[in-house]
Amino acid sequence: MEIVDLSTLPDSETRYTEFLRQICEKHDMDHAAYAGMNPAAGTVAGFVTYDDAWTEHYQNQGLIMVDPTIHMARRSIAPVDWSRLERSPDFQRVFRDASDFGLPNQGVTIPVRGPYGDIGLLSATRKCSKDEWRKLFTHVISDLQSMAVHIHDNVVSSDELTNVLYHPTLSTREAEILQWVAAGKSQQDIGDILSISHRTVEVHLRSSREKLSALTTPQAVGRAIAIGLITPS
Amino acid sequence: MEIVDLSTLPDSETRYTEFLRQICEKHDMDHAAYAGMNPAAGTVAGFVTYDDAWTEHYQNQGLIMVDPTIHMARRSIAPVDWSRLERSPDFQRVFRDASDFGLPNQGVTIPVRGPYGDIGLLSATRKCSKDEWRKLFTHVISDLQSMAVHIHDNVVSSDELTNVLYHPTLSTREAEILQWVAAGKSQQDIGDILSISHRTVEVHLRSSREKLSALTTPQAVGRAIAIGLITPS
DNA sequence: GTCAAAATACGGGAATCCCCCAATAGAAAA
DNA sequence: TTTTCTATTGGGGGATTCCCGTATTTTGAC
Repeated sequence: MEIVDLSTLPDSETRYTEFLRQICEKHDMDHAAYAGMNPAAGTVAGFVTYDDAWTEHYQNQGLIMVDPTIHMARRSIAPVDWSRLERSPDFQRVFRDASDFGLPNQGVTIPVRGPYGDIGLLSATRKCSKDEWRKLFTHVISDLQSMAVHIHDNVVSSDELTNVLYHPTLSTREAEILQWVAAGKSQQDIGDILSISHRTVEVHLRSSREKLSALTTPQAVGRAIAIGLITPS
Repeated sequence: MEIVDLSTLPDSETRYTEFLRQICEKHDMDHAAYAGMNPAAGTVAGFVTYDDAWTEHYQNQGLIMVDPTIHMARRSIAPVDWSRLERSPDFQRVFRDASDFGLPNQGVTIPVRGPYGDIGLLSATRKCSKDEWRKLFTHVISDLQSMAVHIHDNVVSSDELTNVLYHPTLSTREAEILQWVAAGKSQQDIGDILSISHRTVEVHLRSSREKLSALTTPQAVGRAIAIGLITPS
């Protein structure tokens, strides 16, 4: 059981879709889907093996806003088995629609998070009975988790837009000062700590804001944390 | 190959250590270690199968600050094979010490992140040749990833301190206003947007700071983002 | 080697935020 | 029903931040 190394494949959207198809074949799944988001960069990437009809319907109806699989997985550490969502009212909405399009009723969504606030969701589905699903699930879940990490790692690494926004490098002093701001210190405090004028502290903060394209210091702190330039405290 | 359900075991530190031992047995590893951190809450949890001698040395020497496995894994999405770190100067420092204590030289560290900025690192080590390690690695990595998710999920769920700090619930208005602050708006702007007085905006911000135990608004924004109450923008 | 750009440092003055206070109305909990 | 919590608005004044300008040092590119 070898893991396909995504980074060796030609760089394009199709390779990810192809990768999803391979997952389906390997694990007896009907469909697979990946969605990656980077809140800080505001980027979203998605690859699916679904028919275009369902994809369009899903987008047109804005089902992403109510899809309980996404809601749950975004807040979970462990994989989310869709059968645990059946009581959700939104579940009815989305899955009745999906059923109309002939889509499977059993599935799982696996969340994967990166260090910069980015999150990827890998879903795999299959039309079968609950018992069948349970067996299949326990059998393939750990490999699916591995695949989820693999695809998210590759998407994030190859996403040029993300990479650009990943590296608004702050100077040593700027990062240092922003870190103190995130720790709740005032400019005067920081000046005392670093033995420089609070005026100077403000200058570094200003250039930090500019580099992060932030209008205010709170926004700059939020972005810096989201992209890993500083840590919350 | 059944996954031990940690949540059914008695609640104590020993069950995690025992779980690590089971992982070692199952996958032919010499040692395993887990470290969980919650930057926002400032909590750290650790469980190891190492001897006390090494654990003490590690802490006394402050090796956690230079340990390249931790540095890398904290910034990685995928598992980090220690053999990829051999060129790091810090690697020499830590691994020479480890070798003196008779510890293995091959290993892997797997990062797992939760939705609230929390991160868990599961490491597994074995004394063997590079070739042996490579075989073992590819064979067990996906199950180890599964285990890493399992243990981190359980630690986070059962960590009462974390749970308390996980739920400084902001009211709708507070979260709404803090979100606008994170988006770079001034108090006056937000008042105009929400059609309320900028005084009111300031009151909500103050109570947000109190609930988050933050000294300043930038700190509050940082924490709110770190624990998932708002999203960066 | 020179020159431009960035990093670092400091100050004045205006704008903003933050803290103290008080007060009303509605909703939820006791 | 009473009490508590939330949401709302307001004033005054000190503290802080932010925008303007200037200057020295360091870095990097040609």
